[in-house]
Amino acid sequence: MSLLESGEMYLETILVLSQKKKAVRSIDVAEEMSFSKPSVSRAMGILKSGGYIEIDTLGHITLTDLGKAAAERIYERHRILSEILMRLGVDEKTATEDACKMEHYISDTSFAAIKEHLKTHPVM
Amino acid sequence: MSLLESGEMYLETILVLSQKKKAVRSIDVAEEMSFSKPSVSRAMGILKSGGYIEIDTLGHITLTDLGKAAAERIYERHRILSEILMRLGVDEKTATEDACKMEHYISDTSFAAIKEHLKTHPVM
DNA sequence: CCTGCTTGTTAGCTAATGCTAACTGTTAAG
DNA sequence: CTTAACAGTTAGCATTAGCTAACAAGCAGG
Repeated sequence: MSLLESGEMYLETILVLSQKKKAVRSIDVAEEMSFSKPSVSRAMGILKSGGYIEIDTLGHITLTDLGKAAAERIYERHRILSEILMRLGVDEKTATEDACKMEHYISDTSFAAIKEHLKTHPVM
Repeated sequence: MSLLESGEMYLETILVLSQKKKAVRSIDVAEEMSFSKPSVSRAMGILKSGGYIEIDTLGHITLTDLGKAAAERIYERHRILSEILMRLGVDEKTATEDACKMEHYISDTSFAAIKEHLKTHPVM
């Protein structure tokens, strides 16, 4: 199963929530993303069968190594993309929203180029 | 009707083809995008009913003012985004592919910031 | 005039991904 | 013990947007 935008968003949300809370449940994801419980329930089933997450008997969701790698990959894109947009003068809200969409579509090549630029040009 | 990614792609393709050919037909769009004839046929119906294109009795497709504005807006995004990626060292093929996706999702605000940066920094 | 190519359309399938309504199961309160 | 709240699941709907199969309409060749 290859991840589409929605799958990546769910994984990224689980990662971010797990940094803020002891345990992450479906309901937490639903609230965070403003999605319905059934939508999240189905998505968790798909992510689980794809080997991206595990869900224990208490409903606590944990990222597998595979899921964690995917989530961190997207989350890094999110941070770098919003940072470069903000450096260009874009307000934080807009930069975050745009990064949230673009993070799923930018190639490894382009992302690496942007990341390298940020590293070699601490201030643009 | 608000345009989604697919609608924007069709309009952009019609614009680009109309710069290369005397007349643009559905079949030309289908070949250019590697989509089936029925897919393009339905899309043209939707764009027509949305007031983005007109189709004459010969099947020749023309952009309305509304459609032309939308197509040029996206096409400009395409050019600017691929240009900035190439300036960062990304190869043309990858830059074009990435621009092709991101052009639909970037906000006016972020796009304006990137465009301004390119203008004020002729060489990065 | 028939045949066949080209173009376009109609009908209907599929997949992804959101939703609501309604059910289940567990836990907590009175 | 009964009731209510909370969490999760099941069933089924809608939309977007791709597809194939099959049909229709116009023009060109023999």
